[in-house]
Amino acid sequence: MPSRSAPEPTERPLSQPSSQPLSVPSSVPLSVLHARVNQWYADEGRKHLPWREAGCSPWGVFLSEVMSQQTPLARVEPIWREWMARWPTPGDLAAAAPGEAVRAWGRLGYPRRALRLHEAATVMVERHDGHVPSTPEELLALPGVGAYTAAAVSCFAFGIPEVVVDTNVRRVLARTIEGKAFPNLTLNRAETRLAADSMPADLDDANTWNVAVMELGALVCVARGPRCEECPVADLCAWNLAGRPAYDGPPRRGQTWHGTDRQVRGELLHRLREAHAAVPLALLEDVADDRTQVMRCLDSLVADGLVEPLTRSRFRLPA
DNA sequence: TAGGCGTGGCT
DNA sequence: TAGCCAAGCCT
Repeated sequence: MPSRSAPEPTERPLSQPSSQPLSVPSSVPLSVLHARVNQWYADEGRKHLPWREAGCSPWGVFLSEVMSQQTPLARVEPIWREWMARWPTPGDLAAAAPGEAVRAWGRLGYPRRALRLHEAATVMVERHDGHVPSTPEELLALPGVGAYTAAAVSCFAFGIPEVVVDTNVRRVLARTIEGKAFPNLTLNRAETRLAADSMPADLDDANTWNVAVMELGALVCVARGPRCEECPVADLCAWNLAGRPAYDGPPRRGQTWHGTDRQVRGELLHRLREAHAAVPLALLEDVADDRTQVMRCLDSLVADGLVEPLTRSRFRLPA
């Protein structure tokens, strides 16, 4: 268990101020930025989302964060409601078969997340008395939980103002403070420190800021076609003031799809989800023309624990 | 650290 | 239309 007495300075800006100079230029009026963004959230934020309601459990918040990884919230909400009705606590999910989690995941994408949620629920039962842990260190130890999710759950479920850095936060800070259209390809230390130094010092303000700046990035400061005319901080945004210069960094990584293993894996899993009994290999082989690719993908699904081979020619979701 | 990993809406 | 993009994580 790592000690909390010697945290990385860049990760604990509120309790462990950095000795380095502030990474935010002194020309940026942070207090105005905080006040405007937080007020905008109070006025325009999507408060109807069920995991933002006051009575939502930490488990509900945890579920929402994992489901939202690389996934639009509109597609998350119906699945989240189904899961919360069926498995209202970590213990309920842990008691179910992992294959049922994969089936209930439906077409949310990245189905290994369903498996990891099931594993995380099991760890919560075994090590945390059936509860969602509250500290970033404990959360980070759970499968499927990285720096973003650990910070988000600590903040949104427990009111601990960790530095929450997701794609929305990165884009808003790149524009408002750095004057760039997009952040770097990968999150680095300097950018994490910028996010930390950008946070309000007040605890309540910091907690609101975390969700508010994310929401601003999701609704207004969007990747393509930003709605600067609706932005509460357009008049002090470095990128807007510079005339919104185009992105000039290294080429952004594209995601290929057609003909990839990802597509074949997705189709295989789709067929296995639809069937409620073991499926013969013969009914899976035609998901792609290349049989070698199909077998490779089936093998990888088995290796991932997403598919269980009953025999060499019959497959199902893991029991 | 770069690349693999689903799915579907939007421009 | 064909990419681009989305509350990232893991190896």
